[in-house]
Amino acid sequence: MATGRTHRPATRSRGIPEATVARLPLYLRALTALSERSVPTVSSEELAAAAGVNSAKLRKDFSYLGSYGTRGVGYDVEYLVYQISRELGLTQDWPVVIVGIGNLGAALANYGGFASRGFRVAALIDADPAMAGKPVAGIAVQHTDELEHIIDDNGVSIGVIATPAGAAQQVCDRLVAAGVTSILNFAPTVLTVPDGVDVRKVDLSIELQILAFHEQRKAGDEGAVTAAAARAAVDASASSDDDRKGPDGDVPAVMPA
Amino acid sequence: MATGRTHRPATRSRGIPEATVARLPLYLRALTALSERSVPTVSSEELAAAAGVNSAKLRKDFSYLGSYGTRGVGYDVEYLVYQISRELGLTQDWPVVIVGIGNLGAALANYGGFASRGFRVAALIDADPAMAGKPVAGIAVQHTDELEHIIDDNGVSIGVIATPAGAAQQVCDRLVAAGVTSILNFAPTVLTVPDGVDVRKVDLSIELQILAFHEQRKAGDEGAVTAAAARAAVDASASSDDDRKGPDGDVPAVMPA
DNA sequence: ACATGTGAACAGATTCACAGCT
DNA sequence: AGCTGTGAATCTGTTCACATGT
Repeated sequence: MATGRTHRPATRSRGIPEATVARLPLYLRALTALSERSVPTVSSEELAAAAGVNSAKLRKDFSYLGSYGTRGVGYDVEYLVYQISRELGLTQDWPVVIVGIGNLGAALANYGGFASRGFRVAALIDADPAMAGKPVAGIAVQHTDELEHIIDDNGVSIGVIATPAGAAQQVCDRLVAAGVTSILNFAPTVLTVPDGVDVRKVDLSIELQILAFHEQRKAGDEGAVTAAAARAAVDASASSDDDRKGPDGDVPAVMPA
Repeated sequence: MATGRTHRPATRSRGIPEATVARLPLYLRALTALSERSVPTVSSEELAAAAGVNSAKLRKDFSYLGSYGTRGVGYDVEYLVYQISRELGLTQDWPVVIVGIGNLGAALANYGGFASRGFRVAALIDADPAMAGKPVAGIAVQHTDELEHIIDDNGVSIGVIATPAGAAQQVCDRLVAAGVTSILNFAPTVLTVPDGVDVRKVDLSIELQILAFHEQRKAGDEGAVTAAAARAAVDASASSDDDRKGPDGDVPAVMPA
């Protein structure tokens, strides 16, 4: 599909690599913490440690944004917070709607990380008429019938889908038709959207499955591990290999022989 | 680099690329859906479409697992479900604990995608004494004091952290000390863990920030701008959001001394 | 005839290592 | 002296295109 229009997977305009974009929020979080502690400057080494990446990567990432550091000194925390915020588009207000106010939707509505970063929950929407009017996180839930209306009134361009899988595509279609161009999908389904609409997905069980994969590998190894791991190993008995570790993916070059 | 070629990876190939591992759950989900519809075989093309990837990538991914397809025909759905499940370690039972039973913890406890994939919620743990004994998703919440005990008794090696950021590292330390070797972290903090412990993290606001980044680009980009995007763009124009640091640049105003 | 499986080419991301500025 | 910023080298992942096998 999508013949004709320029293939634009995301990393075009100013050419900031996608991998870098994905780390900017991480840096921003670390910087915000430093800012709250009134730390005036940081070196790439310190900031990298706080963000859980290595310093070369961090410097390279920042180099795509511009030259915001001072050689021999480091980075000015406040200044960098501003630059990254601006780059991410967080200096403006983003009204978002959350569709599907079950456990997860409610958790998202209550999540403090949104409000503190320029995201404003414009509305909570649920298909259950019994939910309508009920306050969640201080906001009255509205019925799905109002969806188009809400999006239009609030100029919403970002939607969050927290419905059951079966309803997700339908909700997605309505969001898109109403003008939403970015969707964060928590439902375990592949959403089909027209060109120009961005979808990111978070699948909770996928993350666990990836952990299980690595966990399984660990099991084959020596017995100096903990009792719990040893117990788990009884069932696994499959492979033997090193493992990769590390917060966030460091990459020890391990090659099987 | 080791020896030149290592074809013939027999049954259990080592060194499955991380990117491939991350997609296996996706294939598994698509295959499970096909299986439920009693579809006997799929081509790489069909399965790739269902999983939202391209077929070359899928075939390459599967090639790391072994030769499970039939040329000229495709893949046997049931067989592939089994092979991927086994590779991911989902043919065994994984007891997990969820720590921090707030909105998110409760959502996770209720999440059906776990149970259906070999994950069993062994316990829900919260620091609030008032929560103790309260049933969530049919399981009585237990107090943090019991943590070590629970992990030991159930042979838990995977822990899920859904606590506030401030408590996460402490909980993490206790989990690790008690024998947990894989952690799924929902708290917006970088966790420090010893070697051999795997951490994956899910930060809800990070995903939104990445969407905002791309959304911001769309607004300036014109083309097929939707009504909503246009509206958002109006908002954005308050501060000129388009400047570049590139050639001959503008120079940002704020520079501290 | 047809779809898999895979070398080879390509693209993207990470790390190295050091030049260049403060 | 110290730390940033960045080309170059390396590593990882993706796509191409076709030989291979049923």
